Amino acid sequence: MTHLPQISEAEYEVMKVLWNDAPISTNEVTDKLEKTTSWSPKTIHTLLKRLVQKGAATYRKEGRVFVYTPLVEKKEYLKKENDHFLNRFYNGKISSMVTSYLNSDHVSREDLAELRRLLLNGQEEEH
Amino acid sequence: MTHLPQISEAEYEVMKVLWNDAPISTNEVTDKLEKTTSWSPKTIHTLLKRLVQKGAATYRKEGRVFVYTPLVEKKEYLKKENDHFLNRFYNGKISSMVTSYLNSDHVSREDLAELRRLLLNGQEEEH
DNA sequence: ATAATGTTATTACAATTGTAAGAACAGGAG
DNA sequence: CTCCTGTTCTTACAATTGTAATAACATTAT
Repeated sequence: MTHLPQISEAEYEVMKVLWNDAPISTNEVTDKLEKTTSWSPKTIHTLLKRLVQKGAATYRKEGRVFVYTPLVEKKEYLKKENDHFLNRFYNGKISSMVTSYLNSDHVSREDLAELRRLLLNGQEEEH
Repeated sequence: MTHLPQISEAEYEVMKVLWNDAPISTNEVTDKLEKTTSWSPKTIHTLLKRLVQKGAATYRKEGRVFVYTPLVEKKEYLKKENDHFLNRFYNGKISSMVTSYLNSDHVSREDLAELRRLLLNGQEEEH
């Protein structure tokens, strides 16, 4: 919490499973991830272990198997990544970033509409 | 262009200088970067060389020194990073991403205002 | 021509990451 | 009680990255 660990891209996929379904056993984790990735169970074990080493997750013995729980909160970690991305590429300016997305990316019409709704609601709440 | 090279974080800082001031000599690059980073010139040389190896930049001999020019376009590279970030953390949904920023981050009032202006203008242009 | 100096090229080295294989161990089957 | 099998632990190994140091080469000053 004081200092969020560095979570790699592959590790993050594992964290997503933990955030969704913790406490969750090794095998359940590998089952879930084998549906969405092409990783060997061995690989997933390694990732789980590294996450524990880094302090991003913890486990307890439940009978004969391990059951994992995340230690860092998704929200907190996302904030960190958000900050990092924004500073790295857009000098911390959200409007620059959004402009970039609007220009370069094909934003779906619905997504754009939702974005607008979002911002207008925020505005109303403000006064 | 066909396949954008992978540019690391440190390398990206160098690219920013190239994008701004190319064609630019080794020494000018190091001068600029020594103002904003704590890197040794040697380190910067390594980064320049790696960028050339990766095909992200090129150089020509100009008298006795090298003069660098970027090969990948900033816009194109940003698009790549944008896509990647959005997919990695927000399933490709911009509105999710912006929500996350609005919730977790302290967006400055001005920045928020600018964001709104941006989106509303877009709307008007649409019909 | 030679030495000093500035530039570029080669080499280094540890940490992190992706991607596992193989070893060890513990609990259930026989 | 012993062996098989599933689970966890240890080890591996190459690519990328951050961070340079040292060697080689070329130009300029003496």
